[in-house]
Amino acid sequence: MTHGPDIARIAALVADPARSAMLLGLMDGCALTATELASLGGITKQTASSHLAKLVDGEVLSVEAQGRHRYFKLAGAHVAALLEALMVFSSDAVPPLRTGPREPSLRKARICYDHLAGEMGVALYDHMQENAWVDDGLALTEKGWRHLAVIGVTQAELPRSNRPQCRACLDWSQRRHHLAGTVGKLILDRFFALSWARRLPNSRIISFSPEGERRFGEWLR
Amino acid sequence: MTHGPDIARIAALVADPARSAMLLGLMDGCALTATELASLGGITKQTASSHLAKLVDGEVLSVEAQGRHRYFKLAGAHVAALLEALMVFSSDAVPPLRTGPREPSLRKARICYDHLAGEMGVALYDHMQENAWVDDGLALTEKGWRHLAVIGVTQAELPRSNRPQCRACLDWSQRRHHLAGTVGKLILDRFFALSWARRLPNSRIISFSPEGERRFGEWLR
DNA sequence: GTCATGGTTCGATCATAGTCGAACCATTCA
DNA sequence: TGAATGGTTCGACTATGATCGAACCATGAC
Repeated sequence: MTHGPDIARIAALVADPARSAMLLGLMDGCALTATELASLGGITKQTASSHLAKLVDGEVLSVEAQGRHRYFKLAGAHVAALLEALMVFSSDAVPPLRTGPREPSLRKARICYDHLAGEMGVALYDHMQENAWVDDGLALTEKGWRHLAVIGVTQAELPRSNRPQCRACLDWSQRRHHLAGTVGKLILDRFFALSWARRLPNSRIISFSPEGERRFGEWLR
Repeated sequence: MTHGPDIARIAALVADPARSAMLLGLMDGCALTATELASLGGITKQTASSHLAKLVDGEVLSVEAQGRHRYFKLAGAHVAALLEALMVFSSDAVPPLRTGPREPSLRKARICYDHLAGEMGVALYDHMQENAWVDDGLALTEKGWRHLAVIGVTQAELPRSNRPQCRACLDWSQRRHHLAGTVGKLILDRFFALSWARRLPNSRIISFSPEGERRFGEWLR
């Protein structure tokens, strides 16, 4: 009778199977595109578009347009907290989601959309910050470009887009940031081109060769 | 795509306005009957019955049948946690619910269904336990009946029902137990009959007269 | 410019589920 | 015993909203 907080409105946003699947897919804090989320929810992109509009309108998700992509992510920690409060009820699948991937190789290095995630991705991000390859605004410094040139990544390669050069992406297994953005993508592309690493089929695992891992370590010295 | 925890199922249970209103009404930990909850949700008792069945089936509520009444309450602390996680989203009404009633008179003494709640209700309950008016099973002792007789409550008055004589009810403002059950009702009735207290119109407040409060204190001596 | 791709809008369809009236069952009280 | 009250079941109605096909818009690549 008395109008309390409108918790039904938010609950309804989570109550749809497709939407909840998308939300669970974003629990790692990463931002995904609309089509990726559509496949997560097992629905067409039209339907996903409608769902995502609702979630953004309800301030459950936040969206960032970059080029022709739109990256969706959880609107904040309170959303993750809500999802966790809901997960308590399903006795089965309680633990695995926030503890990160089980397979060690996934923890070590995997692809996150188009850039490097996992321990090695976090190491790269940390190194770039600590050694002033990027400034406080995550823009590449003179010094940063010099070091990137060592493996063959040049400023000329940057597509003329307004997608940011560097972006921080929360790492699922590490719960720390790794490097995303166009530079993140370029670097990973170089790793592949230099045969330092390759993708395993049907998996997000990125497998570094012993030689590649050694060179990676040297590059960061 | 991958079947994670079925959070949509639980969310859907909260997603209905009538159901969420009922759940919010139970946030105080008290157990309410189906008809009370129906009025809380602003719906008929048939509809409420259907809603409540779903909530119990989903293990969001637990139910206890007593006579011709069925008392519903939250299934546990995890349910309250979920509701609170949802309330975070509604910027307006964040704080008041779990902090208890704002008006001091409501905190002091109010009616909870048919018995005394608030500070004085908790004091009564504590006193009865500490002074062995009731045993561990909350059944009245010889000594308890003697003291009740002082204010005119006699065993003969007890209706021959299987509603328990004494029941513990979690107090909203105090977050401790107060006395419910038939004896709780009988005692409050006596307070009214003795003019120790009266109900304020259109409110749950129970107003004790100075004389009544004094007598109440003496009775517990 | 053309083409491909990511996303949105619109409209029609369809299923789910909330709602209440009416009848019914169960318990309590007189 | 009958009357009153608390609660459930059943059936019919209705509204909401999820879904997808088709068309459309915007961006980026060539």
